[in-house]
Amino acid sequence: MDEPRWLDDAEFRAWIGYRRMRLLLDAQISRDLMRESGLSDPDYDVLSALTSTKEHRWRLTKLADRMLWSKSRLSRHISRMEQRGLVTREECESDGRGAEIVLTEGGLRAIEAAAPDHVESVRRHFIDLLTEEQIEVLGTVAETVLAHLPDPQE
Amino acid sequence: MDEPRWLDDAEFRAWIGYRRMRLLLDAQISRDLMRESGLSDPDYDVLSALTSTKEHRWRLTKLADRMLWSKSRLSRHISRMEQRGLVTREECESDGRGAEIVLTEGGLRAIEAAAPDHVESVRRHFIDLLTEEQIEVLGTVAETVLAHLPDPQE
DNA sequence: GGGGTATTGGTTACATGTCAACAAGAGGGC
DNA sequence: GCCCTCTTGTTGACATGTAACCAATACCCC
Repeated sequence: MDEPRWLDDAEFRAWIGYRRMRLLLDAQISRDLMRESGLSDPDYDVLSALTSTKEHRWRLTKLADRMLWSKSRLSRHISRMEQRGLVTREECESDGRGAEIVLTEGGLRAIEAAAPDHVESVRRHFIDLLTEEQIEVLGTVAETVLAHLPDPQE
Repeated sequence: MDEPRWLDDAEFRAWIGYRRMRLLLDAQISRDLMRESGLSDPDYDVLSALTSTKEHRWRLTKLADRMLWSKSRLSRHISRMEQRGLVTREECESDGRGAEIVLTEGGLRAIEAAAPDHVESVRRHFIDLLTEEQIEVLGTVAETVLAHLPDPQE
């Protein structure tokens, strides 16, 4: 059996740094979002995806695919958000089985109120700390890594 | 109220790329680890932390602090790993309340068997896709971001 | 030593995710 | 139209995380 190719110092620093950043940065930004807007990270993601269509509505499965969530996860989360008045379910005209998830007035107000603070939080803890060049490299790194992974849509 | 400073294209690309990479890369590496070694990501982290001491043992609270886990999370996870023979609890000599988490023979064998495949997986999906310069930048970015966040140990 | 306080590990109630099974409906071949 | 199969969304059983609380014990000041 070949000796494993262990990580060298620079590689280890990048990998462990990424893991720790992932843990702490996301926790911080989630905390900010919850404190300032009363929305969880998943709440924000759902609202954000819904506002990205003109109709502010989306079939459950399509939305789950786009968000890379399981259908059951989304279904359960939508139920919770429905109780809080952020979204509603409507019967789908063209498919009797289907539900369409629709953004409510309250949901729209919620994300419009949350967005500025959220961007500010992302800037404060992440973007504004980096140089243009670092941001450029980061974007490229993410694209490279994602291009290499199997496409989860398929 | 000031207009929020929305993200420009490069910034948006970096932020969304990071978020999506976080989602997919970690899922892929976790899947590899589980398939090849039967260990979950948290399992590996716990075993990894335990092997990093000469005695292969650690007080529960110290370990939780180091891993940035809550005590209850670690306590519950240790219980599950104990049932599988990977670790044991021993009474602490110097503190009657305390439990020490100790790596077992089986736990040591498990992580020694898992490590080579895990490194290979990290290389395949991440490190080996990047240039030396990108790895350098990534390490620096992580350090910068982490240095700016409040230290969770305190 | 004795008593108040802080620390420690664990437990209970609850939130939220997964997986598997399911009912209802869509859709194709005949 | 009728069967067979696939898709869609929901749900129950379960896994695993968090938060609040508790009992036991260590620690400190006197």
